[in-house]
Amino acid sequence: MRYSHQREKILQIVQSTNAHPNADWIFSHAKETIPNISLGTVYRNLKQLEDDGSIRTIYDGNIARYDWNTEPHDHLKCKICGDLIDVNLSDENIGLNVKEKFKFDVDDIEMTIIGTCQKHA
Amino acid sequence: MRYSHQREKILQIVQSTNAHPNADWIFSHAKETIPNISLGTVYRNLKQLEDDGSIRTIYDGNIARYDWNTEPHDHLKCKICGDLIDVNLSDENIGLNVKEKFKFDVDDIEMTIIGTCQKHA
DNA sequence: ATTAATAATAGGAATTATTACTATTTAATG
DNA sequence: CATTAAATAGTAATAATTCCTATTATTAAT
Repeated sequence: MRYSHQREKILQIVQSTNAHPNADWIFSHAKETIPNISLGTVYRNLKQLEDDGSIRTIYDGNIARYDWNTEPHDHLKCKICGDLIDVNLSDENIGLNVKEKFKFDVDDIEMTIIGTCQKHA
Repeated sequence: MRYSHQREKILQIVQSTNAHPNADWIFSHAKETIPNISLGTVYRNLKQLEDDGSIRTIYDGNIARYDWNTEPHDHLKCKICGDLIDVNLSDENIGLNVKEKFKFDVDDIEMTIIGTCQKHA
């Protein structure tokens, strides 16, 4: 993969926040320093960055959001404010159990807990 | 909610399969008995059926799929064939843990295990 | 440094999934 | 039956994402 100014900026933007931004948010932030960057470039690079393991995609309902944290982890999703909070809950044995019980080879576990965060208590 | 021929058919279709169909699949099956049903009617009724608790929506990547099984359960998603298999894995204590550790009120736990199913062994 | 090869880009068109709009139809109720 | 409002078909609109193409920029070899 050849270097590009745009891709570097996009990666920096994803890495700059815990807010799990979507493509549009990344696009508008990228425009601040690269005014004529195009949305297609943002999508293309997000895909490349995911393919080479630099970032991860999270599907929130039916929109994609991006996460710089490539370590296995889970999310708390607040149904009121939409915030996505990183947590570590998943039990290591799930993969082994699933392999044994269902002959299913596990690559990844995606767990999202939906509810109400402390801001709305 | 007033009775409708179309809604009843849509519910029957969702209940007829374990394949977690999407709106388009449901639409084309509904057309077999109601030839001039419209896609908007399918979407509107799927939403109503979800709202009244008759079915559930699962977001698979960025498309919605529908599940007649309204009991809490998890899914194995095969990255090769796209099949979604119902399983029960989630541990009851997760909700309590999350409440205690993060002051987050849990409504629902969505867990999807991504990997390769036994068909491709 | 210059050039050649080709990956990446901008800008816009196209696609896909879903929702909104509206005139007409239909189920429920008195 | 007649009335009322919810539901429908058909179509237009929207949102997120992908595709297309002429141009630009990075890299490797001269």
